[in-house]
Formats: sequence, structure tokens, C-alpha cells
Amino acid sequence: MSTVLLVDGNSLTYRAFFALPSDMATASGQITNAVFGFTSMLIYVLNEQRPDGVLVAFDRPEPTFRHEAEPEYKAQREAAPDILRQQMGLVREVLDALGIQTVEAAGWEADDLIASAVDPLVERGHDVIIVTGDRDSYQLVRDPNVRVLYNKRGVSDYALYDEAGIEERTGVPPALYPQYAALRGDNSDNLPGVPGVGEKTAAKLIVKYGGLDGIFAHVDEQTPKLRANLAEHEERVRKNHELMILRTDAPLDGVDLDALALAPEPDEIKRLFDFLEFRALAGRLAEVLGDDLGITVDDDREELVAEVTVVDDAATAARLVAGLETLEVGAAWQGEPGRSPLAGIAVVVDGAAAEVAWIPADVVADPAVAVALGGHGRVRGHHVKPLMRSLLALGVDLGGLVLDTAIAAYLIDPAEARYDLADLVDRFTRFAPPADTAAASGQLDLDGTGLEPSTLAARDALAVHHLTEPITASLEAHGMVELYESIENPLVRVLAKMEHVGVAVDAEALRTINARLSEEVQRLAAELRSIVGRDELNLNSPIQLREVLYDERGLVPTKRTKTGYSTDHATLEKLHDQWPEFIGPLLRHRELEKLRGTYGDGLLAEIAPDGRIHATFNQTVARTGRLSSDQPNLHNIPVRSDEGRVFRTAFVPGEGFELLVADYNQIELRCIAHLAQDPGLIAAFTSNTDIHNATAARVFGVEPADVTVDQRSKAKMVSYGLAYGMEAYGLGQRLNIPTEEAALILDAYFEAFPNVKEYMDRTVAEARSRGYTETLFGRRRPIPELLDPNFRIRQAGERQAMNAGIQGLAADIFKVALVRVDAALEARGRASRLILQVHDEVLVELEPAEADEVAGAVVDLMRGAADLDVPLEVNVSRGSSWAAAKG
DNA sequence: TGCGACACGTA
DNA sequence: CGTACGTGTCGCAA
Repeated sequence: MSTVLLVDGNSLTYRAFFALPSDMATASGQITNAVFGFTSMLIYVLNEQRPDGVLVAFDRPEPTFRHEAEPEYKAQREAAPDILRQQMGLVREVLDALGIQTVEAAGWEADDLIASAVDPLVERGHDVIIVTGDRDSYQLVRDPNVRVLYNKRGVSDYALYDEAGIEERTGVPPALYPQYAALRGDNSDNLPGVPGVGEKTAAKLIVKYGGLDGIFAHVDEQTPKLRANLAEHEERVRKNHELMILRTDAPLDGVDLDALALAPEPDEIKRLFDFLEFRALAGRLAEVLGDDLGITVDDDREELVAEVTVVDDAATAARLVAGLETLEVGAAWQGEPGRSPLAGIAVVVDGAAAEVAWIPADVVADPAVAVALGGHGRVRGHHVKPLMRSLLALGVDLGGLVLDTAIAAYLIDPAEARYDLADLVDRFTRFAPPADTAAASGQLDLDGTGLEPSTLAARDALAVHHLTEPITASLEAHGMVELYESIENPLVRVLAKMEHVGVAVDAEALRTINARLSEEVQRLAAELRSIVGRDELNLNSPIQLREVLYDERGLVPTKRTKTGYSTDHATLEKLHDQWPEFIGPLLRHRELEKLRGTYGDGLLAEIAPDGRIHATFNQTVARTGRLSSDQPNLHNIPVRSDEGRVFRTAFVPGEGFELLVADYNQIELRCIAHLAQDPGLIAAFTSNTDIHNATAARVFGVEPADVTVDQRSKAKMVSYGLAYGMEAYGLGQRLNIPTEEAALILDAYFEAFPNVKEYMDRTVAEARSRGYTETLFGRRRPIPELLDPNFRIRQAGERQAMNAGIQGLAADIFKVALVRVDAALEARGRASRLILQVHDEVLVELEPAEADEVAGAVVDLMRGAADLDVPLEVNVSRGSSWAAAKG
């Protein structure tokens, strides 16, 4: 028995396009994510299924009989973006090179062509496997010889369904699939089904009545609501059904079904894969096709190899460093970058000749070398902050940075999971990407490559040398030189200093808080266990809580998670009155256990020998341009609840200092006012009144003096929700009011502040056409989800687009402030220092003699960080702890 | 030991 | 069915 694959070329290419980053490109700039993903999927299935023949079908752009029958069919689909369309041609080229037949026909979809090929192939005695990401093909599995290999997500997540598999997956046999889908509707085809009928109900009805005819003959047996919906939408369902049936009479012109075996052309494969820079794929393909074809695509790019000279003499090292115009550096640690002891640094001596010097840590720390490094001022590297931090610990201030390639790559696309030096070498230089880098491992030969840390660090330094020009050019092409140079670049050193200095913590106070919490947590746990009569109930386990609350007690929550009923705070709150003696203590246990574990134990474990906490502030993580903090995360220290806020009393000024806390007042709302140029909102901020009160007055049409507490709170919720793209449903959930009422409030808001609505719409439209959002300062964020065929994903993209410009602008302003505050403190030679930042708030240790002057300067610099059409206001307070200062 | 799911802290 | 993060725990997989 032989197997033939029928592949839906459009469906898979589309899936590949959205599964892979759209900045995947060859050195010459050809974007390759879709063709790469398609080829990868194809090789994957060739390898898994080892078929004897393959046929790939494609859609044509012309309308089909479905469009003629139903104008709404796929009417919501955006035209394929250019960067996808141009790759369709490359997909064809790949297939041609492999000698795989393709078929297409004007007026027909790929699905119909596949359907039409199934029977002839089965008649010829083949097993047929349909490879697609489109569920419509399920209906073709009407024969034991036909199966569907369905692409669930990404490029390597597949499920192979036979007849029983389809039935298990959907609840109906393949033959009934079109009727089932007609009832349920199909969002991706813009074919609505029957309201109130989802997958479960549709399957149940189909199975019970054997199909649509049976269902509509027995509508009277349904509940009133369902009956009405079915009756009202019968015509629509019938129409859907008609459209969903795949035709088997499509013309397979030019296809020879008896010659579907692959006929690879090695020379053509080599040429094409070379051009596309598919080196790894070529290797996988060669394995699948067998080596006898002799397909080898050489990676003829040069290896990045440094000539390393060890410099262990301080005088020589100092002379060398001082003599270099720019310092292109790599570094290695005996453990974690920036935290463990530094092993040494690598410095490019002659880039063209690949000459790199390795300076061991003890030599780096020599005063002569330290002076040379410190006065240097022209450093380039990849993730330089950890190096700066380690050097500060050695008493060396690296001073001026001119290029951090990781941060540049982050600006170019802030959505990447990480910024590997090897990836950048691959994308931006003529060199082959190194298998390992010191920047990536940061460890002493952890992965057993056998390379010395000095070798790795030297290669990193050399990589930075070769990246300098192309990365700079890319920044220029993106219009981001100013953003990089004025904000991100100087910020690196500011953050390194903050990490190095850390924040002082009163460990004794923390322990006291923790002991009290532990005691109460114990007491509550015992109480809760005795109420339910279980000794081993784990209160941290949502699964076990579900058993207690929903199975045993029989409570019925309103919210579900994807695995079952939710036990989150909002849900429990609603159920509270039905079982107060259990849920009350449970909520309290949750709260205190969280505080004890995450903030009590967590913070205590992070206190360094110097009695301070040295978090890391990540500059290349948040997609909006914000910073993030880890080890520990100091951005989520409790403040809202009284119980939680006490942890802030343990954050104290260091010996001989006082604490200053300064935060922007309503910065995101002010950003909205400025960006939207909304006269009402601008006036509200300019008049210096309570913004939520003023908003409520406008929204609810009352005098400011007459605004109720409830109205103010609603207005506040709307204002904040707005920045996140919230809609009526979400607002209703949070205010605990019906969606309709929430919709009225939203409408009233947009009527009161019409430019805000207009700004949101414009932002989304712009992002959709350009593919990315851009802040006032030129920070970009690609949002490919805006073109996703899935409505929910597209909608999430719209919310991200609305939020990116707002959160991003606030982040940019704040970064400017940080840089300027630090610069001012240094310029005036002050001992006061920045120690912590939390998105719109800074903590400064004030040296008492300078305190008034510095506090004033911090406020002025923060207020002046940007010139918006609304004033920037800053709240400041001083005290002996974070909590006291905040008061 | 790693990972997804859940829950929850902040701006 | 509100954006952006990081961390803790559980429970299952390897």
C-alpha cells in the first residue's frame, strides 16, 4: 500500500507566516518566515509519513462559487500582506525544486481541488493523507484509506485523524461534519452559525437527529430560546451547509495522478536553499531524501575565530586599553553574568586581523587598568550592563557606552524572546553563527564545547566588532538613532549603577513581618482543614480547592479556566455569602500565604551580604519599552492592601541617607490626553482638579461638586481600562454591572472625550497598515496579530496597539527622567543616588546635606522630561522607609 | 528537572 | 472578553 499526501499549500503557508517572526530574512533582505515555515512543515511531514507521492493545491485570487453564492463569505479577510504574498512564489519554487506537482484553478479553492483528488487516488489503491490547517477537510475522511494530518499550531504540532479521530475530536462523524459546521458557524470564513449553538450543542443536535433535516423537523423539542434561534436561522444554516461541502468535480488540469512521486533536482535545491539561506533545512531535507541525491548546501560563510592573546600584565593591559580608540568587549563569568565573579574581559585589538586580547579579572581590577578602562568612554558590546555591574564591583567604572548590540536589536524588534549574539551574527554579518557564545552561556564550559571562556569572550568581542556597522545601519533605517543615543544607551549605565548600589533592606523587620504572617497562615490552614474535615488539603492547589468548593459543597461559580472552574479571588468573592465560614478564611489565607511566600521568604533570600537587595533591571524584555525587574522583581512590592504595604517598611535608606520617593501623577492618562489631543481631557488636566472627578462630571453630565463616590470610581475604571483597550464586557465584569450598562458608560465617555475615541481608532488603523505601532519617541512595536485570520487574536492585537503608544510613551518619558536625574547628580558631584525605579516612580537615597537641593532637582527633571500639551506632575515624599515616604 | 496552568503582586 | 511584567505553587511529564 502506498501513501499520497494532498497538501493545502495556502493553508500551511498562512499558518507558517503567523507562526514565525516576520523579521526572519536573508542577508539581502528577502523575508523568509512563511517559505521557511512551509518548507520546514513539508520536510517534517515527508519525514514522518514517508509518502510515495505528494500533490500540493493552491487557492487562486479569483472569486469562487462560494463568493458568488454568499457575498459575506470570507469578506472579513484582509488581503494577504505583501510580505506573505511575495513568499508564495518562493513556496512554488521550493516545490518545483523538489519535483512536487502543484495544482490550482480559477474559481476553485485548494480544498475543492484536494477533495477532487481524493477518490481517484483511493481508486488507484493509495492511502491518502490530507495535510492542512483547515478543518473543512475533515469531511473528506469518509473512507478508512483517507486521513487528515491537521496542523494544530506552529509548524510542528500536528494531529493525524482517521474517521474515529474526527468523531472524537468534533463529536460527529466526518460525513456529518459540514452539517455540524453549518450549525456552529465558521468565524474564519465569516459564516455565523446559530446564536447560542457552539461546538458542543451542534454536535449533540447532529448526533441526536442525524443531520440538519432531522433537527429542523424537531425544533419543537428544544428549549424555547434554542427553538427560536434555530427557526430564525434555518436559512442561514442551510446556506452555510451548501458552502461548506467540498466539491469533488474541480478540474485537476495538468496533474498526472500516476506520477506524484518526488523528482528532486539537486542543483536547483542547492541554488534555492543557498539563496534562502536554509542551511539547517537543507540538512534535514538531505536526510529525508537520502544522501544519494548528494544535496549539500554548504555554509560557506567564514567562521568567526579570534586570535587570542592573554594579557596578564597590568601595565601592558593598561597601555593596550588606553591606546584603543574604541573598546569592543566581550566578557565571561564564573557563573551568572553580572552577579558571579568576573572571569575576565576580551577586547578587540585589531578587528580586521581578528586580534583580541584577553584580560583576566585580577588584571582588570588592577588600579592602572581600572583607570584606563574608566576613562575610556567608547565601549561597544552585547548586553554590556552585567559587565558594567561586575566592573563597578571591582571599583572600575566603564564609563561611556556607544553601542550595545543587544539593545539595538531590541529596539529594532522588541518582540523577540531573547537577543542572542549568535542570532545577530547570523542575521547581520557574513559570518557563520557561532554555536556558543560567552554571552549566551555565561558559564565555564557548561555545555561542553570545550572552549575556554577567554575564547568565547574573545569571539563575542569580535562579533560585536562585525555587528557594529550593520546594526547601526539598521537603527538608522528604522529612524531610531536618536531614541538609541539619547535614551537607551545612556540608560544602560544608570541601571548598572542602580543594580550595583541596590536598595537597603531591614532584614530584622522582614523576619518579624514574616513570623506574624506564618503564624496566622498556620492558624487559618488548620481552621480551613477542620471545616472540611480533611487533614491533607493543600490550600495552594486550585485542583483540590475545586473538589472542596464545587464537587463536595456544590457551589456553582460563574467563571471557568480552560481546565475547569476557576477559584480566583473574584470568583470566590462572588461565592462568599454562600459559604462565608470557609471562603472568608480561605481568601485571607490566600492573601497572607502569597505575602509570606513571595515577599517574605522571597525577599529575605535575595538580601546580599551587604544587607541590600540588588535586583536586575532588564532593558530588553518588555515589548512596550518599559523596564522589567527580576531577582527579585521589585516592581510588584505590595502597596494596595494594608497587610501587604508593611513590606515597604522594610525598604529603608542606607546608613547616612534619607529616602526620597518621587512618582508621576497619572502619567498614562496624561499621555492619552496629549496623544489624542482631546480638549476636554487636556482641560481637565490643566485645571489641576481631581481628574477622575472631572471625568465623572463630564461622563455623567453632573456638576463636579455633585459627583458621587460611585460615579468617580466608575469614571476611574473607564479611564484606566481605556489605556488597555477595554470593552463593555470587561468593564461590566470589573464594575459588576451588566454589559449593556457598561456600554452606556463607555458611550458617554467617548461622547465627552471624542478625540480619545478617534485616537484609538486611528492608532489601530495605522498599526494595521504599517504592521507596527510607534511612540512619539520613535519606539516601534510590530503587531502581526492585527492581520491574523482569527478574530480573537486580531482583537487582542488591537488592544495591544492601543496600549503600546500610551504605555510606551510613559516609559520613554520615564527613561528620559532617569537618565537626566542621574546625569545631574553626577554633574553636581552629589552623593545622593538613584536606587530603584518602578515604572513611574523613583527611589533616591538622599545625602542629608544635599537633600533639599536634590529633591528639588529630581522633581524639576521629572517634570521637564517631556513637553506635552498637559503638564507632568510629580508627587514627592521623604521618609525613613519606602512606606513612610509614600505616606 | 522542566513545563504548563493557575493565581496574584505591581504600574 | 483590559495592557505590561515576574514569581510562587501544583501536578504532570520526561
